[in-house]
Amino acid sequence: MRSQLARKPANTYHHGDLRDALIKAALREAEQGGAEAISIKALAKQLGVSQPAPYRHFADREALLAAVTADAFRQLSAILREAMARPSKQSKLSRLAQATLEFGLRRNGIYRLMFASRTVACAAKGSELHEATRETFSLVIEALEVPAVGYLRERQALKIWAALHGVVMLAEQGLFTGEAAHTTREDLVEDFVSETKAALAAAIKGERRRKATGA
Amino acid sequence: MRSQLARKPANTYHHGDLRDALIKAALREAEQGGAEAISIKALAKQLGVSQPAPYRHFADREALLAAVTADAFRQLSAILREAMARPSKQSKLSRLAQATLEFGLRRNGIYRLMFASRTVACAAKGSELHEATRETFSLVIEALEVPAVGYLRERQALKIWAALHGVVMLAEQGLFTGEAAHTTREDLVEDFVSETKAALAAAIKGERRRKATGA
DNA sequence: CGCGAATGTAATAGCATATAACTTAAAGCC
DNA sequence: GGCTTTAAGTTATATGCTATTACATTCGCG
Repeated sequence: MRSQLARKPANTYHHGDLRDALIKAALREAEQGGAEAISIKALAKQLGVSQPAPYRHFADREALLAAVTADAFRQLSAILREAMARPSKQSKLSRLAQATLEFGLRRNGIYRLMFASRTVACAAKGSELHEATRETFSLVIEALEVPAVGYLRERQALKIWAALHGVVMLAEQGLFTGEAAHTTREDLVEDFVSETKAALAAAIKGERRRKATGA
Repeated sequence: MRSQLARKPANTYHHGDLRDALIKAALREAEQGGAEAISIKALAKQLGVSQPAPYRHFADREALLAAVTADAFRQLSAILREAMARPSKQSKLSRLAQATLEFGLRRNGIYRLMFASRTVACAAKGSELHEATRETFSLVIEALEVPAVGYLRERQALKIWAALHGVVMLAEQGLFTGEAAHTTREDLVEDFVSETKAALAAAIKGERRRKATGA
């Protein structure tokens, strides 16, 4: 088991850990150019193996993309977890939101792989990728910092998660650079965070009242 | 000038309106599979011309994609305009929002071309595509149905626009089909619409008060 | 009518995905 | 330890796409 990013030494026959090396290298390629920047042929060359070698580990390009995307989701989960754990004056939700925004902008190629491609939609229910996406989303729910209150929590999580991705998308489109430049992406995200908190608070209050007065 | 979708008759040399035919055909291809489904070679074959013929009208694939995307934005603009003009009990903003959602889901391949690719981000400032995107966004501002109130209007437009795209994205990822199935996409969109209206109303009220009391 | 510009074609180079048939070495078994 | 099985890698090749070059045809305009 050799280093993941390592090129295969010239005299050896087996790479040692080609599967993982492919994923890591692909992730690096996708950082800038997204899925389109991932070329099996180029990766093979980079890692010092023949072009068909990757097909021993992935049925086709789609399969590689799925594995790469799953890895990306796990990375995002780790980043979000770290952001939420970090001591701060800000709320967990705010930290998660800003971290997501930063990830979406700084690593936009990977971000598009994760949220703007068909790969996730095509992932089967029990697949590695599907699990990875659901785990990331569960962190959003966790960040709300409220106990289970019916389906309300999930709804708010969906809302803030959707809003965040919308902001990343528009930012990448350049919609914040025109006449709207005075509104920063961070401001918008913070707006959404506040609204989510307000909605949650209101809902919980309503819930309590309902319990106190009614049955 | 012949029909846009027409195949070139076998005996003729010139197609007649290849540029437009290419865009329309590409749009049809992209409807399902997004940008990846657009193949210059396949389009040429479909329209009965040689493979290099399209290059007379588009410098490269990117240029074709840009033209197709611009056309798609104009189509969306027309759809939104129509939705806003339609008499209804719902507000303009609500109709625009639901129409956007429907477009994003029903014609998802095209939608991804418009909002989830690098094409728009790479569009030069005066380009056809850039103009088309800005015009679409101006409809969002219009849908708010408030007079100019500083930058507030644009901010709210950005927010609802971002939120909408986030909902489409998550819906396409299948996030509404798991435990969150009881929250429909339409509900979420309506939530965002209400919040936008509330925020606008509050802001305008604040604005008035500021004018009345202060200078 | 004739000429130039626009548009289309044939031929070809280059790159990417993917498969088939063959080779090497690692792992397991008695 | 030698034998076999299998995982992992190689060479050769088919197919499909983008893009360019050089050549052919037609349109439109003076």
